[in-house]
Amino acid sequence: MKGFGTEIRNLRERLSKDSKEFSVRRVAAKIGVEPAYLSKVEREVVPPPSEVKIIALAKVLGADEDVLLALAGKVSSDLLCIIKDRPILFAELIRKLKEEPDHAVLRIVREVKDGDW
Amino acid sequence: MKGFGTEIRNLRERLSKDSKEFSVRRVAAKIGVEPAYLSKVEREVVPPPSEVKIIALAKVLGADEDVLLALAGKVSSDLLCIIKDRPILFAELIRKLKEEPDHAVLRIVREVKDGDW
DNA sequence: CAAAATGAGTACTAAGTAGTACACAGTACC
DNA sequence: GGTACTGTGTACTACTTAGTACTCATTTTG
Repeated sequence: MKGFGTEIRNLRERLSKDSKEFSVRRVAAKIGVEPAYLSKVEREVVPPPSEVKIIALAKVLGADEDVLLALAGKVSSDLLCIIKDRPILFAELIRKLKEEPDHAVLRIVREVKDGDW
Repeated sequence: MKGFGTEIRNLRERLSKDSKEFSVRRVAAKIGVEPAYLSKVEREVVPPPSEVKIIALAKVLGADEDVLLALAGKVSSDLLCIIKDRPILFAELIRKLKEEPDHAVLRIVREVKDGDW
């Protein structure tokens, strides 16, 4: 699997090619951390930052929050809250869907979206 | 909301009424912690223990793991792994199901179980 | 070439996590 | 009436999390 830091570095370097707004320093400032820290995060010298910083990074770099969080080994706290509200229900559902292929899960998503509940 | 410690204490005291196997000391030994620590956990003097100890507690006290974990503000790590494997898919599904009533979610669970995917 | 910006190295830290170890007073048993 | 078990108070600790602060050597740019 690709690391979180590597992904951030790739995203940032792509953007920095045609804008001076995406140096380590600028991005670090935008998300509210020290440049040296972001540098270390990108080189994976330190573990990924907190959820708040990861979400800020996703916004700045135009990436998907949930994907970046997953690369960092985390799950968005709003999802956790939803599960914690009804632990038995969601635990059973998620464990069942573990073995199902993407298209099957996607079908359910659509069903919920369009369905007349 | 009822706290995690209170729930543990209730479960344990109920069991200890007709068996000497459920004193703080005995249960603490069964799950591999010091009695003083379990006592503090039950009185909520300290935050809930780690996932491993909570699952051990659930087994010893005959409670649902996911419910106890939820009371402790946690979500089972096996569920987290499933979500992290396909973050976009599961994030969308779970957020959609947030607003749905229990019976709707249950219907989906049964559909997955019985359906010919 | 001088000034500014770039990424990176080192050292440190405050707060939280997950407990242990020991001691002690009250109660129950027989 | 001593032994043994009950729950609990106090003190301490190792590890992890999530960073800051300062420094420095190299580009890059005007």
